[in-house]
Amino acid sequence: MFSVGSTLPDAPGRTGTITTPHGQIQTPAFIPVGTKATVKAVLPESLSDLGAQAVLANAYHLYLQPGPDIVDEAGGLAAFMNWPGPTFTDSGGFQVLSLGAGFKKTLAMDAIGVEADDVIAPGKDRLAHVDDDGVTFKSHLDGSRHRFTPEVSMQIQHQIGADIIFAFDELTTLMNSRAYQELSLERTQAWAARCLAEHQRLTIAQPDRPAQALYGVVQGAQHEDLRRKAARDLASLEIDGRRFEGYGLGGAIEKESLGTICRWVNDELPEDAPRHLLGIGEPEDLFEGVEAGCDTFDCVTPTRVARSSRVYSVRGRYNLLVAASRRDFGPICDECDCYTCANYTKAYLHHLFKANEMVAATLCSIHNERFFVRLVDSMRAAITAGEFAELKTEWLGRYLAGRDSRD
RNA sequence: GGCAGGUUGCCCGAGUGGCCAAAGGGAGCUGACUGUAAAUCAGCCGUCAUCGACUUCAGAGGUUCGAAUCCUCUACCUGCCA
Repeated sequence: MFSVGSTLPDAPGRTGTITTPHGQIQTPAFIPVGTKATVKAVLPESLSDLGAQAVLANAYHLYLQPGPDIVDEAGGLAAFMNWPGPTFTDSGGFQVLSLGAGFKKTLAMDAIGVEADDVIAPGKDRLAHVDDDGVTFKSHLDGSRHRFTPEVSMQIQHQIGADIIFAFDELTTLMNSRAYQELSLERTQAWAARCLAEHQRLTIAQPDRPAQALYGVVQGAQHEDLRRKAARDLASLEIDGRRFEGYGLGGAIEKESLGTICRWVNDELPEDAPRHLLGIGEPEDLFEGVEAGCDTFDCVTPTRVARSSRVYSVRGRYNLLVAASRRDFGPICDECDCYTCANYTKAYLHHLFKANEMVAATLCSIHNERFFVRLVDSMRAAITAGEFAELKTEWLGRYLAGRDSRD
């Protein structure tokens, strides 16, 4: 399902092609997040127009609402949401953290060094509780209890029917102790084997359904030995003749060590399998990830931030709501080729945000998604052209300088 | 012209003697957000300032140890009756 194209001369970065039943993905690629089978505020037609190659939805959210049976009856995720291209689903693993230890807290990416397993969210307040067999969730919608195990996650993701699905894993935070990281990783690895077995069982049991590819998820936090071992073990895992078809790199990762951690992991993973860096990231993180050999990326930032009037430009990110935009009749970014920048001014978008008009979120989400998709597309082109290092230096130089001067 | 009610910080609006620089909204300003409990959340929001000090509740005067709160007059607004 994956073929490598060009590679970087001095780093693991590469271009490639992922083939799915719903089409191909040219990598590296930025995959917009559509948690509940919609990229918030953006029509599928706009997503196509802005160059998105795939969408990533979430098994936990779709399980609670509308229910995987309904997605299944609709003909699967792609048909249900009217997105013709490839789709991914996350396993619900992220919610083990966001509704568990990270409950009501920011997922700090720079809080490393504090070793305290339980300081984050007190156990009694959490909506998710992990044990060795799985996770018990209290629905954030109605408080009802639900149980996810690796098998349940696979069953749900098979029903939802995305082209690429992820193994059910546990995320830790940067604040967890080494001891907890080890324990958690052991659990995640055991779950990976169970996911693979269940995935194989479901695939064989339902031969008429479109093939789905299962990615194993590498955890291990910031520890090199754990990361390498996790990657190695997943790469060698084979159950009933089945292996993972790709790999996800997961976990809360300290920004500064992102590239390093990706290299440890990708060093151990097979070259002919795609690697997805989960939940990353900002432009500077994407450069790190691509250079380190990751192929696909997803992140909520472009849409989440757009809804509160933050937009990206080649000279950094800024807030459209500040007074400076009130009488600025230029586009968000003068080098952008998106629909929004072609047709709308900052002053107009500023007005829409002030007036709390919905289309503001739509227009800015289109812009931000285009910005990220195009950025990673330009990295792909640069790898092919042998100009990645130049692009990184030049692009990031401008972006970071602009960002810093704004502060 | 008569009777009644009202005038609070940028706006709306609570507050009827000390716990009031004054609740709560809104607006404004800052900041955060990385496999989305997120069209969300946090902070600031009279002035100067480090605790703290100073000037405020239409205006002027008064009562009181103490007034946004009580009294008098003035100005303006609203309702009902002429």
